[in-house]
Parts: sequence; C-alpha cells; structure tokens
Amino acid sequence: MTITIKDVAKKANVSPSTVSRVIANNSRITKETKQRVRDVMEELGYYPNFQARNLVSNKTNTIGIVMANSATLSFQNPFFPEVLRGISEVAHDNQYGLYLTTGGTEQEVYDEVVSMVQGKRVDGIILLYSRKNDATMNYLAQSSIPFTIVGRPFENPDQFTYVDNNNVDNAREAVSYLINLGHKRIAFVGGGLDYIVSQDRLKGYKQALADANIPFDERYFINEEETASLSREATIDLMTMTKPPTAIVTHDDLVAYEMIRYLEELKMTVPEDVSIVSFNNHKISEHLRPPLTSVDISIYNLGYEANRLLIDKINQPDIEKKKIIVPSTLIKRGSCKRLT
Amino acid sequence: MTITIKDVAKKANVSPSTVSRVIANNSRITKETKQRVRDVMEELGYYPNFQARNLVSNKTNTIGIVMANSATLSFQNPFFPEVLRGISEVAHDNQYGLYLTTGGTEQEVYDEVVSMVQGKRVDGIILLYSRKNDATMNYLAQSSIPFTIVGRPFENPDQFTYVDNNNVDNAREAVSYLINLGHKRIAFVGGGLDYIVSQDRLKGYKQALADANIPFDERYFINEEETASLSREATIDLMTMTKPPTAIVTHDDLVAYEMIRYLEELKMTVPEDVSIVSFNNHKISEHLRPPLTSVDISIYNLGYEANRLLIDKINQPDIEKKKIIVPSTLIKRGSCKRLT
DNA sequence: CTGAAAGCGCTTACAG
DNA sequence: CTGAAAGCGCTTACAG
Repeated sequence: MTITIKDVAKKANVSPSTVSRVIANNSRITKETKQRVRDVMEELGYYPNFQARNLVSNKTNTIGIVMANSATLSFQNPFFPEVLRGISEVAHDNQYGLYLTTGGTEQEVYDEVVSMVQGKRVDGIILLYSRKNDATMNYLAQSSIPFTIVGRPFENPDQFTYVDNNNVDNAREAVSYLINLGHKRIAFVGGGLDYIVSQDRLKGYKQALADANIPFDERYFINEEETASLSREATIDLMTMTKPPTAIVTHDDLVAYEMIRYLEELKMTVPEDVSIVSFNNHKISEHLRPPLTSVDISIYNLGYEANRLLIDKINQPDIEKKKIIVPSTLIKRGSCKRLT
Repeated sequence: MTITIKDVAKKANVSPSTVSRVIANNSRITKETKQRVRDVMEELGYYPNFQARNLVSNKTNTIGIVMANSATLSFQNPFFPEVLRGISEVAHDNQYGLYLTTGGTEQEVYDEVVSMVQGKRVDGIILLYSRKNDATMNYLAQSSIPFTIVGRPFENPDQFTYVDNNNVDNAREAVSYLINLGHKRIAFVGGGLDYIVSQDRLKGYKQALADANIPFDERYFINEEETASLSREATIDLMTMTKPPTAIVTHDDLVAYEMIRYLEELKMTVPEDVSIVSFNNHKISEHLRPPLTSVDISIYNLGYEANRLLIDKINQPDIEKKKIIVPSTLIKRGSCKRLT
C-alpha cells in the first residue's frame, strides 16, 4: 500500500539502486533515466521513508532543542518563542526539522536528551541555557554529538561552541547608566544564580558599582528563579527598607512590569519614585506605560547563530570550537529619571 | 562502535530476538533471562535505535505540530508558547516527542506536512489553526493520519476531531458586557477573516449588537492579520471618525495595549475615553495599566485537550470523531467604564 | 520459554 | 551508466 522504491523501480524498469540514486540526484545517472524515474515517482505519489533513510545513512536532518525544564517554566519564559524563531529560520533554510524536549524536571530532560542522542533521533542539539554543573551539558560534552549552547558555559569556554551576549558588560552598562543619572542605591533582581547569565550580570552590576565607588550591599540583591514572575513579598521587603533603592535592574521586562505594579501598591511610581532598567526588550515594552528602558539582547539572533554554528558543526565534524557574541543595545525609554 | 541488540545478545548468551523481547517487556521471557539481559544492556550502555525500531514497527512516538506560518508570525503570537505548553504536558505523559514545522509560507508548510506524513516522521498531527480552504487541512483530511485541529473546521465539523472555544458566545458576551455598560458604538478589531476563530467572533459581535437593536456599522470593524501588531493608521482612522466608538473589542491583549498607546497619542485614555475588552488574558495583563478586561480562553487547555484527543486517536484508529469545547471566562478588570 | 529467519525501506560499495 | 547484493538495527510471525 505504501509506495516504496521497489514499486517505482519496477514501473520505471530500473533497479531500486537507480531509483535511490535518482533521489540523491547522483550525477552518474543519465538525464533520461532520471526524468523517467521522476515521472514514475510523481505518478505513483512516491515519498521517501525517512526512517529507512535515516537508518542506513545515520542522519536524521533533525535538530534537538533542549530547554531547562520545558513543561513548566520555559514555555512561559518570553525568551523561548523568540529564540525558537531564530532557530527555526536557519533550520528551514537548511532543510532541518526541529525536535523539542518536553521534560518537566531536570532528570526527565536529562533522560530525554540521552535517549534522543543515543537513539539517533537528532543530528545535533541546541542547549537553550547554560547552568553550572549541569548533568545534561556534561553528558553532551563527553558524547560525540554536535551541540551548541545559548549562553557561556560555566567552565572551559573554549572547549565549547556557543553563542552569548556580553552579559557582564550589558549589566555594567545598564547600572552605569543609572549611576550617571545620580542613583546610588540600585537594586538588582536577577535570575537564579545557577544560570551563568545571572552570574555574569551580577558581576557586571558589581563592576559598575565598584567603578563608582559604591559598596555592594547584599540587601539590594534579589535572586529570582527562572519563572517570569516575581514574588510580591520580595518587592515589598525591598522597598520598605530604611534606605530603599532609588533604582532597580530586573532581568526581564515582564518582571519589571509586575514589579511596577507592586510598587504602585506601595504608592510608588516609575520613574518618579523609582527608576527601572530591564532586559529583553519585548516588542510590547515600547508601547506600555511607562515605556521601559531595556537591554535588547537580540534573542532572535542568539537562536539564529546558535543553529548556524550547529549546522556548520554537523556538516564539518572537525571544525574548531567557536563562540559568537551577539551585540546588545540599551534602549533608553521613559522608565528612568535623573536624580536631582 | 554503537552497541546494538546483537552485542547485547552475544554477551548475554541469548538471541537478538530475546533481547528485543526484553526491551518490549514481553511476558513470555523468564524473569531470570530478563534480568540477565538488562544487566548486560546496562553494562554495555545499550540504547535502542529509534530509526530502526520505527522502521519496522511503523511508529515514531512523535507528534507533528503545524503552525500557520511558523518562521514569521506564529512564534510572535503569544498564543503559541502557551498552547505548546499544554501539548507538551500530554506528550510527555505519554512518552511522545514533539516535531515542529518551520515553513514560512503556506506552500512551505504544506510541503513540510506532506513530507512528514508520507515520510512517516510522525504518528499524528496537531493543526494549530483553522482556516477556510486550507490546503494543508484538506490534505490531512484525505490522508489516513490521525490529526486534531485547534479551532473549528470551516465545513463539516462532525467529520473532524477538534478542540475549540465557543468563540461566537465569547464575543457575544464581551460585546454584551460593553452594551450593558451603556456603549452603543463598539469597534471590533479581529484577526484575519480567513481564520474561523475570527469569523466566529465577528458573528458573536453582530449577534450582541442585534440583541440590543444596534445596527452593524462596517466602519467600526477592523480586520487585522495574525501578527500581534496593529497598524497605527487603522487606529487613528477609527478614532477620528465623526462618531468614534466609545468601546473597542480586540483579539489579543498585546494588540489592546498597542492600541491604548495609539489612543494616547490622540489624547484619549482607557477607560475614561474609551473602554476596551480583549482576548487571551495574558499573564501580565492583570499587572499592567490599565488592567485589561479580557476573555481567558484557556490556551493551555486547548493544547492539552488537542493532544489528548490526538493520542487517543493514534491508539484507537477507529475511535469516533470528537470535539471538545474548552470553557472561557470574561475576566473583568479596569479597562471598561460605564457610560453615563 | 527461546531461536532462526524474514523483512521494514532504504543506501552504497562492488562489479560490470 | 546501471544492477545485484549486503547491510543499517530492529521486530515478529513461525517453529520447536
């Protein structure tokens, strides 16, 4: 019932090998034969069976995409669709398909990755996060499958291929911007410190403070998890200190807006009472009130470059390790005020 | 180098058939043999090759997800990650993987779908949209692959398995709500009319008007495409009419906020000058200003149920066609005002 | 309870 | 330029 290469071969009076070569557009087949075989393929409605082809060629034309913990948080993280958009673009241009992990816990994701690698479901993997002591990443590192990381690896960065922003500089610039506006008490709301991106930004934050001879005060530092949701309590605790911050740096625009809401409960307005700088520059942030000052980290490009690097690596297994730093821009809008 | 079933068989002193049966946990194999084989599998680090297994069993344990036109718009549509989250949950519970289309145009998506179906890359498909005269849907309908649709099909709904909201009622309720607040000139900003969801909502809009004996005025109807972005011009044209609307219904929260911004340029405030009701109830909408009155259509559940139906269909090919209507709720917040 | 054999639908050296 | 044969790593009737 399914049309196979044999059916085509018989009808076109050639051998299955020849049909296979026509599919591969092998140059040793005459134009005439090719045409005849193609006509028959069309006529019978032949489509190659990928499973069979994959099995013998040991190739799948599929990229595996690994999220930190998919089912629960990653899908809610606005980073995800945009990075996927970049990945998808390159995948499509290169005739690759996309395969997603669905695991909800770290262990589940790990098991899925091992099984998709060993089970030959994918030709390469994009790890959408970088975290310290991550079992999945360690597994990939010691396997022979091509993979790229979105984010700087925790250790030995030159032994990995990855894309990243310069997160240290980004945070430093954002904080310096606030300092130049006259702010000295600047709170920092970062993602979980397991993630390298959070560590880097914290470092940049500290650098900017040091540059201006402002001592680091731990009480101004809030460490949020990956969810795009901030605890109301944390905000209130922060702002009801004896010396509350006059400015805040957050790790995502949506978190920033949520915070702005909590500030409102405390009768504080942005930017009049508190200034805010954020990261990710969501499409909608320019339209909202206040329009957010935000660091655009080119999420789309992170995905795009990650997949380009990956496909290069799949095509040329011996290519050297490489990193790409995607540029970021601090977009200044109306959520920051100069202190007088 | 790759460990196959044969290597395990040899080392465990059994035949490959037996190893295969152990993997399938066939009840005819003794406990002792199973244990011995499993020990060897563990020892050698054996993993089943999915391509080989899929080829013979004609099963992939993979669900194909088809977006309207992936690369460009769908990823920017906030609907996407949330519906994917629901799909992913069920996929994971049932040990299915997720395979995404990446095509940018209708034709590309169509070709991808045909190739993934004929090429046996997936066991079933979820169509994330319903559109009239859609070639992809027509192809699926005449193929024998199980598929479900998120959205009511254009024709012969009882010949399809799908999930949907009651979009007619949703729009009717939203509009009636505004009418009850005293609004008579109510604009309707819907998605492209190719999409059934847009048609249904337009119908509900008209019903609500008719219920209140308000004539339908075409000039209050704006037809936007799938992008989560509204043209500034359309808004301005609408609001500079001699008799501009006093209330607006939009098809997505982000579009609503963008509109609110354009209204501001015209010195109009929500809800003081214009009331707005929207759809989708984004997580952030309750935190923004104004907090949006929005119809929560349970996007997660749409994805969840779509995949449940699909997997049922895969497991029982002869199961009857089915539809599931996911309930919606109008969440009343601060973006609407009673007219006095 | 287990094994030998055939076969899933392809690709690719090896011959000619 | 094309074909016959072997093989990719599995599963599953068929025997025993």
